[in-house]
Amino acid sequence: MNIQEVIQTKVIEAVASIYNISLPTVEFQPTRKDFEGDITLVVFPMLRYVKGNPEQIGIQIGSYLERELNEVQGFNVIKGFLNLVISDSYYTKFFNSIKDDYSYGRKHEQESNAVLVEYSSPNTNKPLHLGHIRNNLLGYSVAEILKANGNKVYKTQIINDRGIHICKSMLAWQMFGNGETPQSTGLKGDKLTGLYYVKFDQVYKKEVQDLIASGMDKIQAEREAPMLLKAQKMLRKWEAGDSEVVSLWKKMNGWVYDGFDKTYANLGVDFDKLYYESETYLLGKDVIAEGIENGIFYIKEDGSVWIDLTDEGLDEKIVLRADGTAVYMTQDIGTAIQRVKDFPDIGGMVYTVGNEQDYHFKVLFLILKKLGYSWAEHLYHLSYGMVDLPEGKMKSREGTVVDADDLIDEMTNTAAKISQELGKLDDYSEEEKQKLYRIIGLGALKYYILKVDPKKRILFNPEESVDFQGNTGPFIQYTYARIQSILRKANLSANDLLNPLKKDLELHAKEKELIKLLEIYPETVQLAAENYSPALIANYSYDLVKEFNSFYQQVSILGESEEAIRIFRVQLAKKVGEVIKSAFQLLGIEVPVRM
RNA sequence: GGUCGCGUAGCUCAGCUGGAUAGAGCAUCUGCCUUCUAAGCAGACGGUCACAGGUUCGAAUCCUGUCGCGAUCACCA
Repeated sequence: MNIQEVIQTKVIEAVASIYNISLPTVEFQPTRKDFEGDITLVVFPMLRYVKGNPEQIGIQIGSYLERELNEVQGFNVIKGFLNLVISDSYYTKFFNSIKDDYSYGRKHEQESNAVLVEYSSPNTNKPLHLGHIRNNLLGYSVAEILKANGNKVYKTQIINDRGIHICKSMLAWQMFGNGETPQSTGLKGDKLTGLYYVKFDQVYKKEVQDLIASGMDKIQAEREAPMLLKAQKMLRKWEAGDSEVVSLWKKMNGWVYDGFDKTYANLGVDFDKLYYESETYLLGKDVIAEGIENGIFYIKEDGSVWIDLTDEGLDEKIVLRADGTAVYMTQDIGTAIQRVKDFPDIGGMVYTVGNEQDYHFKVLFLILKKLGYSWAEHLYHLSYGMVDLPEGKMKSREGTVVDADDLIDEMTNTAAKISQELGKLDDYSEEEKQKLYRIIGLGALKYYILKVDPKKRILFNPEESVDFQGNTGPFIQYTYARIQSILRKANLSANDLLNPLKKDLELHAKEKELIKLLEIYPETVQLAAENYSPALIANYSYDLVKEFNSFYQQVSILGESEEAIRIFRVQLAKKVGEVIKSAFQLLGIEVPVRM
């Protein structure tokens, strides 16, 4: 039971004994810095039950609490706010109870609550770009946060390895290449394939222009350009299982997978299970048939199958074409069901997909609910906004995308440049330095992207993102590194670190603030899990670090203070470091022992 | 046009289920490195929370409308 719950029960008891009224709930908030106190009870909401002057009610409850609870040392009432001063001994006791808990903030895994998190899900015709980075970081982080909150998590992606887009790259490679391979060119496989995708588009556009110049209207030209017709023909061959096309497809996809693997490894993300669209795109049709029998879907005159969602404020949506082939929705229905077959303990799923598909997922979730699946109640579309560049939108075909690998390199280089200017690492080996630059560069990138609310679009300013001052990843990493330095210098014995601190220690205001922040870490993790929000964790880390830095600057840790106080401060710093590390682990960000 | 999302300091963003005088960072300015790592700290400056109504003891937060930006409204994925 935390202090708030203790006080809550007492307040209810107080109101019962003074006014003979039973209160359902009590509202608290942290006391604002400008008033004296630690926890504030807001009296106003109680006025619905207890009639009277809020100030007087506050005073009466305050006196009751001060009398009845050791933890409440004093109080003051300002307007309708009852500010309670909590005793130092409560905080020291609390700190003792958490300081040796290395899994502080994490709940034990409960098998019954498995969640599947899908993220990344790239097309196999071009390299990953900045948009994928946001997707990957969000998905991975949410998976980690759910784990910390006690869920068993399966990370997955569906690889879109099939369709006209991959045929375009294949065709261009066949027509304009000279049998280039990643080995022969030294290019990453996904980069090489992407080059041909761009090549296709250039040639195609030229053809369309020529057709328009020769008098064809634009729409027809776009539909009948020879390159597109060839790509479509190739797709039909693929679907028919043509051995030559299939083996080219396997070869080029293989290159792309090798390239993706490197990018994923660089980003530090991974997956428990992969789904390939080429293996799942036929799923879902049998469910449609079932749904027709149950009256959930209906057949139009032309034979296509639809669902009517007008009652829910949406419109009608097709789920199967007249020729019996699947559409996007059919596949997604099918794969959702397949996943639950593969992992029977799944109770919910998270789809990390851009917000341009908000409507699609609204419809998908509704259909799955109508089909009667219990897990359909716990589906969440982790929707995120686009990543814009200052010059405007990114367009993959126009080559203005920020490539994922390039960006990681650039961040690493900037980290190296800044670190070298500071010159703190001169005794490190070159290998150690390189490792550290990556940790810092990636930390900057990840933190920059994760700290903003997913649903907002990000204006990605490369220059600003590599600024390591202020509310940034490196700032927090730096604080962690400094704490490690203190621990090295403190050189405390195992006993010193394990011994509980003296209960009658008088706390410095900064120490109290730090303990208060540590106290809310578990709630923050839970809140982040419930809201699928890495941003909450990021902002918490920043608050904690700011508070620590302020403490660090104003209070001497290793100085010539009394032994008990010194040991306590080192213990406190150690715990702050552990929580920073734990929070950053939820964001997928590494933390350096020195920088 | 219908639907959904966003609009908070010059810029980039916080602000949990409504609570006290709306918070950070960057930028600008002032202090602080013989002292545990100055990638830091302390402070100053900077706001009609897009606009207008409503709900109530109280609204950046909830409701309605208006404006602006974006997404979406394919038998594409």
